[in-house]
Amino acid sequence: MKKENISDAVIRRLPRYYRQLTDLCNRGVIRISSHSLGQEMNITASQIRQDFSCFGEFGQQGYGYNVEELRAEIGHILGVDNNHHLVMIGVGNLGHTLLQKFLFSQAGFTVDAAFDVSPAAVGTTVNGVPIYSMDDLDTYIRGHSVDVVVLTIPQSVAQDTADRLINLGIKGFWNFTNVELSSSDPDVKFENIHFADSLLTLSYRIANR
Amino acid sequence: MKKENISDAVIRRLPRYYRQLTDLCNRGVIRISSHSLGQEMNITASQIRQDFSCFGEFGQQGYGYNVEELRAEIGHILGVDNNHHLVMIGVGNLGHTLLQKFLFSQAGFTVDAAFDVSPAAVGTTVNGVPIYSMDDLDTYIRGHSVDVVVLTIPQSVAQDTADRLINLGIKGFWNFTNVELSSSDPDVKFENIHFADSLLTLSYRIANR
DNA sequence: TAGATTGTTAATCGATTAACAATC
DNA sequence: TAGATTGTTAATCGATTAACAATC
Repeated sequence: MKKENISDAVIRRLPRYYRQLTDLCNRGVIRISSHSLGQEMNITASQIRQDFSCFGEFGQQGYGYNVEELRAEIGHILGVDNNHHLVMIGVGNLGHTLLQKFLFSQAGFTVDAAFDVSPAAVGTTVNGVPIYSMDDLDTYIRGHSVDVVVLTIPQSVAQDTADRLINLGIKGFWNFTNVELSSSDPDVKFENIHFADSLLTLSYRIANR
Repeated sequence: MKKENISDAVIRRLPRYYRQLTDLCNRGVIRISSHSLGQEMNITASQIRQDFSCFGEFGQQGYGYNVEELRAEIGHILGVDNNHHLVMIGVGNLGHTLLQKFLFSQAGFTVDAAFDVSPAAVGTTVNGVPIYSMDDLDTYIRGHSVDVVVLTIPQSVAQDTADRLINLGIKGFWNFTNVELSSSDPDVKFENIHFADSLLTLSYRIANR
């Protein structure tokens, strides 16, 4: 696996491949060529072969790709079989919804704990996940292996909370606040869900059709 | 405003500019150069000037940009002053959370109605938004001007519901289902929030540090 | 075998960055 | 005026697409 110089564009296509291949699996498709996969996904066959070739040789000349095998390979590349551990900070409306509905396990994540400032929430569990006080955050992080922290907290405390967690050694943030977080350590990764940015993009597109 | 050939990359930076400029406004900053704006946002000054020049000449040599003015211009380009009308389909956990917490008005959107299949939900209101039966959807859409539909429904009914709405003339979709929606009409725009794709991207990044 | 399709190299296209004359 | 900074053109860089030999 020659994983140097993988561009952001390629990485962002991987989950889409994974999704499409899962779908093909469910539909009972055994093999697929880059050409037909491209047709289904609106991507050129060239790009698909180029993308996959960053990570290895998964196909066979004259045959194409075995769907189940390719799906497993891409899942492996994405790390779905790494059993990453995750903790949620902020169990308001959005955090609650994610705990209840989002299938973390399908992405290979286990949610071990959640933290909130509200005394009413602390001590309860949501969908089996215990909610602790923010006062216990540092102790918890020091005592457990946490790969990713979900930030579902108010904007106003976003960067401060992130800094606190970075100091505790956290390297992965799934950020739902509409704030651009940053760290001087390039090993710290931020993945943002910016609802407002997304809606504004749509606003632009419908306004400039 | 010479708005031909605006690339996707540029469009996706506009909300970030808008966010940053709003922040600068709130901090009382009056003027800013492309150079200092770039430093704050981790973007080159060249790119900033190039981006803005797609839409007009908003700066002044030797001075830079007036923050409030530039913010207004970009807001205008994004369509925040268009008062777009929006309807939500599916008021489950996530839909409910968005109605309660998301500031649609800040992006220039008014939420006029929501629709759900649950008899328990129909007839109630959430944060002032009335919830109607899915049976009344067609009649409603025909009788009102709706610019964007938010899809917060189960995956299984996503494409069918989208098709139904496209037939009714809807051109803008804010899609929260983890499904790639499509239409033969290029004027129909889809903006996706793919939670799972986002988390998988992060998974890749922390696994390949 | 003949046809299909890969992985990879080369060509093209587009986006980012650098440079600079214009000018506030 | 002199210094700063724009808008724009040219240069560079990177990503996508096309082509094709290798081979199943």
